[in-house]
Amino acid sequence: MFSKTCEYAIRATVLIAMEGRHGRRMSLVEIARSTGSPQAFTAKVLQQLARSGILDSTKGARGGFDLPPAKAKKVKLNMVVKAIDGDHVYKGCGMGLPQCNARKPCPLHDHFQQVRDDLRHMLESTDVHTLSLGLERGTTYLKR
Amino acid sequence: MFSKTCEYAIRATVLIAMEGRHGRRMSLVEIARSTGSPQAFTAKVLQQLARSGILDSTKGARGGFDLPPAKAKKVKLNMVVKAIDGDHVYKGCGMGLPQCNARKPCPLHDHFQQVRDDLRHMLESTDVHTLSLGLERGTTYLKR
DNA sequence: TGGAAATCGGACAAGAATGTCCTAATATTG
DNA sequence: CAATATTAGGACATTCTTGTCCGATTTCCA
Ligand code: FES
Ligand code: FES
Repeated sequence: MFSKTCEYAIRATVLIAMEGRHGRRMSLVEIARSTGSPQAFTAKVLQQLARSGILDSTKGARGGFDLPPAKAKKVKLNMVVKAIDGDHVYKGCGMGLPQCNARKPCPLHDHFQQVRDDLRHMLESTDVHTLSLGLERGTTYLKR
Repeated sequence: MFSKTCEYAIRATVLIAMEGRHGRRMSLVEIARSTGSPQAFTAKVLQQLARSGILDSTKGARGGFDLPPAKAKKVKLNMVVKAIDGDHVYKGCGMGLPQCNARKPCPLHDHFQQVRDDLRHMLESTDVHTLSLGLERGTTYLKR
C-alpha cells in the first residue's frame, strides 16, 4: 500500500507527536529504537520530513526532532504520505495504466476509484495528534 | 497498491477473458502487444497464472492462453492478486508492523482495516468476465 | 573555548523487483 | 517426418528501493 520508507515516516511522526505533547524533543537514536526502524535509514526519512516542514528539527547537542501538539493536530496523514510517496496513491491506476483517467478508464476504474477515494478520505481526515493519543494510552503500538 | 507484475497479470487475464468469450485463444505476442506489457516478462506472469490454474495454456503451434467464459465468471480478482502478490494485501499492516493484528494494533489499525476490508470485498466480488464486457464494448481500455 | 552531542547530506552497498535472453519441450501442419 | 510455431523455465541483466557509512556542520555545556 505504502512504501516501507513511508511506513517508517508515519511511525516516526506519530511517535514524535506523542513526545511533543509533553514538550519533549526526540533524538534519532530514540526514534529508531522505539519504532524498530534502521537508524541510518530513519535519519534520511526524518530529514525529508523536516525539509517538507512536517517536523521541526534542531541540530547540535540536545537537538532532535519535534512536533508540538498544535502543529500535530494540523498534520494529516496524507501530508506525510505525499511528502514521501508523492501522489502516486491518488493518481495511480489500479491496473497500471500510466495515470488513472476517467475519460479512458481501465476495466477496473469504477470499482477501484471508490476504494481509493475512501483511502484518500481516510488519510485526509486523520491527524497524527489523534493517532498519538492511543499510543500514549498504551492501546496501540509502534513495534512488536 | 499492487505490484507491477500483478497489474500485468490483471490486464492479461481480462484481455484473455474477452477473447475467450468468442472461443478464441491468445498467444503471448498478442497479449503483450494488446496490454502494452514487455513480452518476455509477461511470459513469466502468464506461466504463473497458468500454474495457479487461473488460465489454461496450450503448448505448440496454434497454442496460447485461454479462459472460457464459464471459468472467467468464477475467477475473481482476488484470486489473481493472491496468485501473484500473495496475501500481503490482506494481512499487511498499514504502518508496516510485521502483521496486522487487532490484539496489538498500530495506531492506524481501525482506520486502515476499514479501507482494506472495502478493498478486499471489491476484489472478492469482481470477476474477470464482468470486467471483460466493458473492454469488448469499447468503453474501457487496457493501454493508452 | 574546546569537546561532546546531535542533525545534514553525499557516496556507497545490498537486496528486491522488473526485465531480457536463450534453450528445451511440445504441438500443428504440410 | 521435418519444419515451424508456440509455451516452459532457467540464467542472467538492469533498475529501483532499502539500507549503511562517513565526514561536515551546528549547538550546547562544562
Ligand atoms: S483508469 Fe484505472 S483506475 Fe482509473
Ligand atoms: S495493526 Fe496496523 S493495520 Fe492492523
